[in-house]
Amino acid sequence: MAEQLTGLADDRALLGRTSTAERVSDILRSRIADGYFPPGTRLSEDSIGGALGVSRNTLRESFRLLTHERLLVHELNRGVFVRVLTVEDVEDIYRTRALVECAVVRGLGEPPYVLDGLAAAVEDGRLAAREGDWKGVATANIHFHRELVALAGSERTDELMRSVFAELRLAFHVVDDPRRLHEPYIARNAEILEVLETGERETAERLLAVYLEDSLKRVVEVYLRRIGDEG
Amino acid sequence: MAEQLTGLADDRALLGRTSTAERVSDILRSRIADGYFPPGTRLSEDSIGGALGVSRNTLRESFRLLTHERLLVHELNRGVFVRVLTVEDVEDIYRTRALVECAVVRGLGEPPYVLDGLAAAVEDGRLAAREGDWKGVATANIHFHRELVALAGSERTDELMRSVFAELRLAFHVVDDPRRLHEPYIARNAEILEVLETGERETAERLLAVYLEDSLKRVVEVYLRRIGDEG
DNA sequence: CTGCAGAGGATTGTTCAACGATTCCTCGGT
DNA sequence: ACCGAGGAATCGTTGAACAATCCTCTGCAG
Repeated sequence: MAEQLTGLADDRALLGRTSTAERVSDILRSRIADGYFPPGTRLSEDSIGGALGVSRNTLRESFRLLTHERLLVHELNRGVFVRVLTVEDVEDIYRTRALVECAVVRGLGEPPYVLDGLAAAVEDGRLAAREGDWKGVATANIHFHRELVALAGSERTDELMRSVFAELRLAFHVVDDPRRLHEPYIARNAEILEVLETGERETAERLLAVYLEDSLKRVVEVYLRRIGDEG
Repeated sequence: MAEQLTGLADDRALLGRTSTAERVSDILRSRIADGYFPPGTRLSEDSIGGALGVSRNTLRESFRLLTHERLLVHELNRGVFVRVLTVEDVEDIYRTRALVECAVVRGLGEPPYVLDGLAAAVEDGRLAAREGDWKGVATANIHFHRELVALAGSERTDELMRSVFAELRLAFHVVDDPRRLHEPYIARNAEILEVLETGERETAERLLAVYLEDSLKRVVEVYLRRIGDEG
């Protein structure tokens, strides 16, 4: 925990504008997304508040924000911890993804569609893969699916799914072979993009559904193995 | 012993609810739902905290909760206000509803389905209508659609939609003829229930889509007229 | 050596008071 | 009627205090 705190102190410079609690949330959120605070880590009010130079009240407000986002869990009188997803959580995340993402594709109007965001995400994934940056590939994959949801043009749906994807990241952090988990989907994302460019919604929806089933299966498999190791 | 423990574990959710902030949230939420605090009302930390006898910190936590539910909006250094929905908000709510609710119906497995919750909601609506309790009818209608979403069996989807339905209630508060707005849908809910009982998913999905279109049209119409009156 | 009870320290839960910062509102001047 | 200055009101943040709870370590008995 010691080197994590010294690292955190570097972020102190970022505390400049807007609400302090929100800025602290932003910092912690990205630290969690990066895996800097792995799932299960306990976030002590004292040490983090000290490292960031904010009061306990402000820090607790940040914790509440992130707890609402499901990134932290709060245990009474024990503090907050980076969420550890259960297999059931992962399954529910994919259930929600399948429901919403497939519905988005299904609900697309007549082609052509504005697919720039999707194309950019695919390209990002390829670049990251070329450099062996598997965490970057994971980010690009998530980006792809966020862009996909964005095609629905619904602010609320976007936000709903944003938090679901943030949760999904938590699951990715417990795997030790990110390449095997993320690489295969670069090509499948590209395939979905191609099909959408031709305007074949139904094919895209079917591809997406199978994609999500496969991905869930893979993640759960790795997840169970990983949990088994620790037990 | 094992089943006793799992039974106990279910009650843990209730134990965590003893927080003062949550109770305050419950009070404020129902006040807002009742229209006691109409949209646009500013909730002062001082006066509400004083009236309820809780500290500012606790109250701010409650505000945070309700802000996350989109019932309140927070403006830096200005305080929190009961949300005022724009027509765009209403349209986006219905867009999300159509996306998710239709996807839920579409994604149902093979019949028969467990439709007790839906049937109860329909019955509640009829009872309320018989007594001329149009606010009760609105509540029953919302209840019907929450039960519909629950058929997907996804905790996350349920929660996502719960906040969308809470927002929808805000829209209902600006209308002055609740009967005209809510009564027609009792029969249509019953119709959807009937079709689901026969297992015809596709018919139900189509009915639901048209239902939502009609409902949106009606709400927007009333909404625009209402806003026009005030301008 | 193991198991258990209890003391003590550490951490969180909650409230309060204070001060700076920002916004709102009023008042006076042009 | 317009506009800026300044005071009032409110929010944002901090620090402190005290209670409640949890964790750890010690000492004792078996």
